Amino acid sequence: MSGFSEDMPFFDEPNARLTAPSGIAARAMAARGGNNGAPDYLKGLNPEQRLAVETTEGPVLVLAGAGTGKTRVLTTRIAHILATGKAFPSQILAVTFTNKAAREMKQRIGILIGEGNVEGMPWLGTFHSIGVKLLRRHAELAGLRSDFTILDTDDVVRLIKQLIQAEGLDDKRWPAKQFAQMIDGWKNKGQGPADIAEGDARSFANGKGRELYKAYQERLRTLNACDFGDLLCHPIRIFRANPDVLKDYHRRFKYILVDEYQDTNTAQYMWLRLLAQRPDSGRNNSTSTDVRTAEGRKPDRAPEPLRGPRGGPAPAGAEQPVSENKVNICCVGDDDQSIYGWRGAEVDNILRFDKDFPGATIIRLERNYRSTAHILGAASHLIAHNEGRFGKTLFTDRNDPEDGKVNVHAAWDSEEEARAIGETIEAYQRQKHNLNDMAILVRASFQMRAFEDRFITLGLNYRVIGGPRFYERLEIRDALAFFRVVANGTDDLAFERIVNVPKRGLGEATIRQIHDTARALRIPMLEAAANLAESDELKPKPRAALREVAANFERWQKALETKPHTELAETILEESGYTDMWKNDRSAEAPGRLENLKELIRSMEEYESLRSFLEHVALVMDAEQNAGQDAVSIMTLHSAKGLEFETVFLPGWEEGLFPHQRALDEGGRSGLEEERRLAYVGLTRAKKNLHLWFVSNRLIHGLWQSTIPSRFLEELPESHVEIAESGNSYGGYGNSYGGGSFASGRGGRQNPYGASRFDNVGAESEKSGAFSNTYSTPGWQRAQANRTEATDRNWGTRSGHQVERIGYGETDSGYGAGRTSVKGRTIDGELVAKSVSDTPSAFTVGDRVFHQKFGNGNISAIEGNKLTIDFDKAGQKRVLDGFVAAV
DNA sequence: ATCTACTCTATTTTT
DNA sequence: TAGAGTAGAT
Repeated sequence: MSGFSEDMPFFDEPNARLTAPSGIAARAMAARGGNNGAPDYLKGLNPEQRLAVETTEGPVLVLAGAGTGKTRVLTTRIAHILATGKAFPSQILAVTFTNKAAREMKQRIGILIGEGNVEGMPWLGTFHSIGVKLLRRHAELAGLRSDFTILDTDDVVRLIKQLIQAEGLDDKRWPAKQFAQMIDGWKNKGQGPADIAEGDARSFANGKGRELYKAYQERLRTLNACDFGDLLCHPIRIFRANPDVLKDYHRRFKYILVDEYQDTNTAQYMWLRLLAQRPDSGRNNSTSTDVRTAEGRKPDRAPEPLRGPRGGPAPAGAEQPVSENKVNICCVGDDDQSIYGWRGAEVDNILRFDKDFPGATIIRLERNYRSTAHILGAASHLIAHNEGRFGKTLFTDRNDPEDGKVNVHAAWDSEEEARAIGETIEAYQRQKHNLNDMAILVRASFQMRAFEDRFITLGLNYRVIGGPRFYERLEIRDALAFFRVVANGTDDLAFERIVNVPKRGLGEATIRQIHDTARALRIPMLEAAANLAESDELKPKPRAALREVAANFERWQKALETKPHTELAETILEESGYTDMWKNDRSAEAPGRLENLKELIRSMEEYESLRSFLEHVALVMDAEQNAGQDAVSIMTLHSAKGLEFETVFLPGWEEGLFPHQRALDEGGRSGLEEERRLAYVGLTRAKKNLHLWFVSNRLIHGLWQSTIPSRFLEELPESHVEIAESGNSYGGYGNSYGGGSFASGRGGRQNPYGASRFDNVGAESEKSGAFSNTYSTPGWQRAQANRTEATDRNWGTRSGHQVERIGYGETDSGYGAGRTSVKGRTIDGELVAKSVSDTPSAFTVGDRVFHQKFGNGNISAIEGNKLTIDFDKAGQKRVLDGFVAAV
């Protein structure tokens, strides 16, 4: 958590610190066991890990599969570099993506080399925190002062909104949020206003995209502020424009380490390339070595490291391979776990590594210490369906006949899914498993709700990980805005946020006036407000209010030097009336907000001053809650990356949800591959028990949709998977609707169309053979029997499978199928289907209909293809007409 | 300034 | 369906 001390002189070392490394070296010497001189910290590493640790010179790519000891390698490598005296702590640049990862790394290095020495590693941190550090040192080269403020997404959107309005554009038609995302995208690619593609520039605000971007950057400069993207982009620009500055860093950083390299975006890549470059001379051999120790070699793997369509050209600005004799850069990552393409991560960066860094050593870590052979077998088989990857196959020595296979379960709907998982969890609990060792990993956060509802009724402890962050909450952001203005009177955005909080009768007009005055006189808004309060340009009411605001801030700013910062913070919230505002608020969330404010003050205690607190808040946005109790974790697959659990539940493996329809529509084949990697991440989180679920009916956007099992289920190898006999093991499978006919019918009858197989499901099956795998157990067939037609255009239709499913649906005792007229066509191998919604419903109000989930009912209203039906047993529901049949 | 009624939209999320 | 966000009335 503790960040970098800004006050440390820049080029203090190495001379000033001669004692430090020798101290570590001495420690290392002492730590050397008698065992052929290998130091203790190397013991217990497997041959591949050890190779990754000891290959300190030259470019190294460590392909670290899930659960293969990646962090251990990274931290031991640093310890090794230090212990052998190859570099001072301050000469190692080690970057991670998240604060959590950085913290963990610091901690683990601390254990290896002794706490005190980690403090000497000022360049271990996230891309962004290191970016801040660089930028504070060279702010003037980017047209900023070194006390610039870092804006978060919220500030950015407000600022952009102002700019859009200032341009005289309609801010409804051109949403600020959208433009903020575009800017973020550009900055992820390291593009300034001049660099963006013409098409991109034109696509926003009638072709004003580029000007707006430019205006935004200028506004940031006048505000002495930057956004998250700038923390990377400014240093890149500084390095490019000032070779002497870059050279200093070249001299400084003897070793560069990068964690999660598969997640780097283009800007991060450029940043690394600049730092890794050595001005120097000759190229050496450009053949990369793909190193495998004898033990680590899997006989059946293809020899060439790269296959498939990837490994394309490097992005502009980094075309040349690094020509250099000694780039000691070590990137650690796993191409199979790249799941952030949608926010700019480039898997290609890792796939291209050996081209970027000729002579690179590629080391694979494939020995898995986490999961059972069944889990690994399932995961490996699944991920093998991807093409753009280095080949890697996880293996384990573990061979416990007690280990169960991966379980696949079917449920009727999401409610039943939640109920059954809840019961399974309770069953595990009875067998003395801790709730802390269990997790439910979902594709999309709306899935969480069913589990929360269920667990609340069960009284089962759970914790939701992710979701809105502490520092993003309204009251926290308000409070921080007060603090920001006190700490830095020039922070206009913060000032604007809270001038009228709590309500002081300062409306739009007054604020505009402050704004204009500030602009005209080129002074901060706070100062402008103080001036206006003393002038007679305002009506008495706002004038008095402004005077009070100005006086408050003046007083608080004075107190900044004298009062302890936590006390001052409390004073500010009291005197501003902010806490009172919430105390008087009768809404349900008000008490929680007050609690959060207290928590905020409490968390400030860890920092030395208000300023240092604010510095950290901008970048360190996490707060662990509920960590102490025994509770099941519920989170998205994305936030589960890097974690592991004894028992993992993966609900919602249905086409359209997982893989997500939108990933398919927008990402095509690479979108599908990213979804598959996400599935792989999910599977590999489990140590021992793994339960996959799919349902036949899911409530999406308030409408019931029939769903079909995910194609990923079929990509699992039969030998490692068991189709669970739904209902038998946990009981309680009763369906609350529709009488017993469905629940018991489904559980008991034989599949009426025994020949039905997944082969028939997908249009792509014939082409790709991806669906050649069939299951024949009764349970699986029963699951099949639950499938029906999906007709909503928002759900499944566009995948193209629709085309085939119509035919399938007809066999399916008639409901839903055949009525829809979906036209499918193929573009570049992707099937696209036309929407069905414009076809008016074939039903009329009053019709008696039958629905698979709810049974019989009468239509009470019709809107397009959406029907409102009063069901005899289930009450009133809205469903798509495709799901009901006339009776 | 604040409340209400309507429209729109609906993965994944860090810094 | 539900939640957010906005326009418009009071």
